[in-house]
Amino acid sequence: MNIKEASEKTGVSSAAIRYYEKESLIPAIDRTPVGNRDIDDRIIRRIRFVTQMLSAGMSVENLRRYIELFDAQEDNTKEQKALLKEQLAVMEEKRDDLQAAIDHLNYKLNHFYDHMETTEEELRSLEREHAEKVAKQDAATDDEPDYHN
Amino acid sequence: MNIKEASEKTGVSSAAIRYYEKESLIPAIDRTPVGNRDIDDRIIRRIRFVTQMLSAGMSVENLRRYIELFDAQEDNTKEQKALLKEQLAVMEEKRDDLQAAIDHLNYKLNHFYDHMETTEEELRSLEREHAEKVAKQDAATDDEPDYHN
DNA sequence: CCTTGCCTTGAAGTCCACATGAAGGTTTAA
DNA sequence: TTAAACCTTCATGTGGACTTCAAGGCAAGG
Repeated sequence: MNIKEASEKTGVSSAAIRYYEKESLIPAIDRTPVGNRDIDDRIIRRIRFVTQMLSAGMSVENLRRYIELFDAQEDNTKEQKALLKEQLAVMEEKRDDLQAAIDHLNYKLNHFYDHMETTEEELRSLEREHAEKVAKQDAATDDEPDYHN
Repeated sequence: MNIKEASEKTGVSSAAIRYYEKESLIPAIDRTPVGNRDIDDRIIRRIRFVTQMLSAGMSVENLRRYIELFDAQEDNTKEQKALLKEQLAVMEEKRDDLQAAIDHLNYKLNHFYDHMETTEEELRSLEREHAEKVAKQDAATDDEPDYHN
C-alpha cells in the first residue's frame, strides 16, 4: 500500500508518517523499484502504536529511546524493564491527573455552581468522591495480584 | 503573597502565571501600591485548575472560551453544560487511550517478548484483558446511576 | 505530448505554551 | 550608596511535532 492509503487507514498524515520514519519511531519502510514507500500491516500497527503513545503524552525522544531498546539485539532486559516501569509510572500519573480533572468536570456538571471557582467545600467533596472511587477500584483489582509487577 | 511565593506554592513558573493572567485563564490579579501582583488563595485555586486542565490536554484557547462562559453574568447554563460535556468526552477518550497504552506496557512487562511488535496473539490477549477490566468497572459503577448525566 | 495524480527529498515555516532577555523600579541590608 | 533580591512590561527566542513549500520523478489517460 502507498503512503496515502496508509495515511487514510491510520488517520496520520503522509508527512507525519515520513516524519516518524525519519525519527525512527517506525522501522525503515520498504521501497518499490522507483523508490516509493510500500507499507504493510506491520508498519500500520507500528504507526498506530506510535500515535497511541504520543497522544498519551510520551515525547518523540522518549518513545525513540524506548523503541531502540526493544529493537536492539543485545539482551537489555534489565534496562528495558526499568525503562518500561519508568514510563509506566509517568503514564499512570498522567492518567490519574486526567481522571482527577474528569472528576472535577463531572462534579461541575452534577452540582453546577454559578461560577467555576473551586470552593473549599467542593474540594472536600471531590476528595470524598475520589476516595470512594479508589476504594472501589482497589477492591476490584485485588484479585489481580501480580498485574503491576 | 508575591508571584514567587505563588510560583513555589503551585509549581507554576512566575512567567507562566503572568502568561495565564494575560490570556485571561485566571482573573486580573490585585496589585500592591507599587504595582506588584498580590496573589490570594482564590487565584492559587484558579492556577491549579488551569494547570490541571492544560495538563489534561485542553488548549489555552478552549480553556479561555470555557472560563469566559463561566465568568459571564448571563445565564449560559445550557452552553456551559454543552461545553463541559464536550470537553469531558475528549478527556475520557484521552484517558482510555492512555489506559490502553498502559495495558500494553503492562503486558510487555509481564509477558516480555523479545521485541516490541504487536502480534495478532498479543492484540487478542490485550483485548481479552481489557474486556475483563471493563466488565469489572461496569459492575463497580452500576451503583452510581446518575453520575454521568 | 501534456495534464493529472501520485510519489520523492530537503528546507523552511507554523503553532503552542511558555522561557528568556532587556531595561528599569522598589525595598532591605551592609 | 550600592548591591542583592525581589518586582514590572515588552519583545524576542525556544522546543516539539509536525506542515508546507520547492523542485522534481514516474505512470496512466485523453
